[in-house]
Amino acid sequence: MPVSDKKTPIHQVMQEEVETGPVDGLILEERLGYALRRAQLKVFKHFDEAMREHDIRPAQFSALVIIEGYPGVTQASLAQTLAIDPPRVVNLVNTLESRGLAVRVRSKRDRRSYGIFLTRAGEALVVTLKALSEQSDLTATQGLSDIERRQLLALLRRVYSPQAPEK
Amino acid sequence: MPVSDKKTPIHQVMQEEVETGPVDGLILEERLGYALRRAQLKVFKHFDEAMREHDIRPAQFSALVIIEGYPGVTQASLAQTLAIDPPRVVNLVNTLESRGLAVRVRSKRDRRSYGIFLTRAGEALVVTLKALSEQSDLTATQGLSDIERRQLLALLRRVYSPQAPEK
DNA sequence: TATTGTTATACTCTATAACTATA
DNA sequence: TATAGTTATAGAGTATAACAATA
Repeated sequence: MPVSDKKTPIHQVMQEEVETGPVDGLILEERLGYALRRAQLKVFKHFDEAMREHDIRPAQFSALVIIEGYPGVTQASLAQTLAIDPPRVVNLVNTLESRGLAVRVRSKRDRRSYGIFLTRAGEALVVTLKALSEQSDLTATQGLSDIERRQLLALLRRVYSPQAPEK
Repeated sequence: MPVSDKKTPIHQVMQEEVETGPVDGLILEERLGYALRRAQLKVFKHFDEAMREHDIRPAQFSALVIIEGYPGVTQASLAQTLAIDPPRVVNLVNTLESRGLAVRVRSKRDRRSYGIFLTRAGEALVVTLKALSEQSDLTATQGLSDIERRQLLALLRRVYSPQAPEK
């Protein structure tokens, strides 16, 4: 594609003169989206390693923890808490159910909805997974002190739920 | 809360008794991956809105900013900085080139590689986009003070590049 | 009429292997 | 042989519309 060459045809500019090495001190690092993505990539990489043995994906882990904390939670509520759409929850719960970690129980009150419960196997697994993920977070952020790690968590919380108390 | 108590088959437990409302105070909120994902979802949503008019995706924006800062950057270097794989860079640059925002210039030194440069249109656009994204970050984090916003950015940087100076 | 869960579908993002052309 | 870029492909993740059963 011919460059718009109002004055200096870009083709003639620097060819030999440019140093193209590792890039830092970038303006991009001032952008929140970039920083969040890079940090998440790292934290998720550690998480994946920690969960590999149990073949658990991030969304599956989150679902297990929520179900543990709120036995009988509905799929709609699960979708809201995970910030995913109902169709994904169906797949998610299908997987957990087929692996014997959770069960759907039809609600007597509202027979359209299900309550989701952990099985014994699910309860046992989630205990293990929580410990693993906690350790994974620590190793992923070993450059931070405990205080800094809590600061980071608090700031992130205030980004995604603005009215949350600082705690 | 009548959680499965050692003996009772989970199916028989609570059916009517469970309150399934909005969920907070969750253990999940202590997990870095969850917090990062939620924060990123929010920041990216604002970013998407800000860029909608220009039909620019996050990776495209990042690429434009990098090319602006490092004219003649190679695709391999771009891949490394964006933390994406070389095949994605091909598509990325194809899009930018077809939209007249950037051009590939074959390197004389190493004729396997290209230097990527912004066109005039690309240079003009990236100035606009940087201002928009800066504003987008501010509105996405309006619950934070300037100091807190910089703290967050600094902490994130130290997560994804552990040896970086605190600045 | 509205809501819960479901199916189907498509689109983006991401990862991998294999190819080409240069070095 | 090694590297830069490319092609092809497949798998996640995500979003949307439309449907069935129930309220």
